[in-house]
Amino acid sequence: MVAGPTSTGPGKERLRLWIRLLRASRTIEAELRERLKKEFDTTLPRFDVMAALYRVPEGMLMSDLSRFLLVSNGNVTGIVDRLVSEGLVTRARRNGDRRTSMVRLTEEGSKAFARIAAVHEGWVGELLGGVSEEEAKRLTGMLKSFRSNWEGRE
Amino acid sequence: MVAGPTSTGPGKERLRLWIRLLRASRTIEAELRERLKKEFDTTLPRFDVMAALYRVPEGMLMSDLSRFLLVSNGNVTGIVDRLVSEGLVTRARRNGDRRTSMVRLTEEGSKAFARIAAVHEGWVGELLGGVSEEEAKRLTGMLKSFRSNWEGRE
DNA sequence: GCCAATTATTTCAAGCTTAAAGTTTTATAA
DNA sequence: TTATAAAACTTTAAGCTTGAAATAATTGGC
Repeated sequence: MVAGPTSTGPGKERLRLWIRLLRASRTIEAELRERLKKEFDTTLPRFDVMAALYRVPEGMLMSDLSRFLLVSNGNVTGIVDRLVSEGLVTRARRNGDRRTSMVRLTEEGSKAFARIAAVHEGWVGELLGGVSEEEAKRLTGMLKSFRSNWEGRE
Repeated sequence: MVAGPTSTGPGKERLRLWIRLLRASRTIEAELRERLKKEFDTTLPRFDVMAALYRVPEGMLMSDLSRFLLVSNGNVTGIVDRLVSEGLVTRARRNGDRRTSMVRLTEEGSKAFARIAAVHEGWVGELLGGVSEEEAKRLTGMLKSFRSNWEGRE
């Protein structure tokens, strides 16, 4: 996915765009992952899960997390397992439906996330420093529009 | 990385942009991965390595591959191992420097890649269908410019 | 109530990924 | 020379990721 187009033709510009998009996100992602590890001894997937939970104090179901984060169910199970063993989140069985469990940040988890998120936002600002806030808004809009065009089919 | 900003302020738009960028590439990547598996029984990392090699008939060193694909050395070792065992690439020890080995697509690998790449380009065209070729060009330019601003430091 | 289908989640096997440590070969320089 | 460092690569351990199979609980039709 990271190599160049192998042909010319109508889809060429879109293929170029896709390759750029992928290289950009991989490069930034790698940098953020490394910093999270070095500065906070955590990982991107753990950060993602905590970020998702931080917005929703009442908690989320495993399947909500999975859908929201765009990763598989089994994947979330493992990450939450590790976060639980680190005391950062809890899994609470529900009376209503005993198949499900509500996942919540603990007090400690919430504090830890807030601390990391503040620094993280600064990193993103730095790494995307070449884009003005104005440009960022435009780019965001374009990404939003193309996404809605096909996502969530079937 | 996939949740929303947790604060307002100067970096807010860049954070939004980063989240959009990441969600877009993850969504497309997931779709492509699934199709590669279903239609060609292969994986994205294998496809990436083959795409890199396809451009360079004389072959690449392991370290070239690693740098080009933005992944670690050890990672490439594993993927190339599997491609070798499938008969799609070869590792040729070099006389000049016996630490290195030249990795090349086999005849079979080259044919297989060409076949997959043609379909793959169509998929990308479809998935990015909401972006006109003109827009694609503009977006690509913007992504290129921000990338050059910080990548390749130290 | 009972059984089949559905839903929520976990488990599993295979593969991907990284960082760090180890191996082999080449280059440097006293 | 001949140690010493540097370079290219592999190995390893831990964790991430998926898709598929397994488990457990709920729902719906009869």
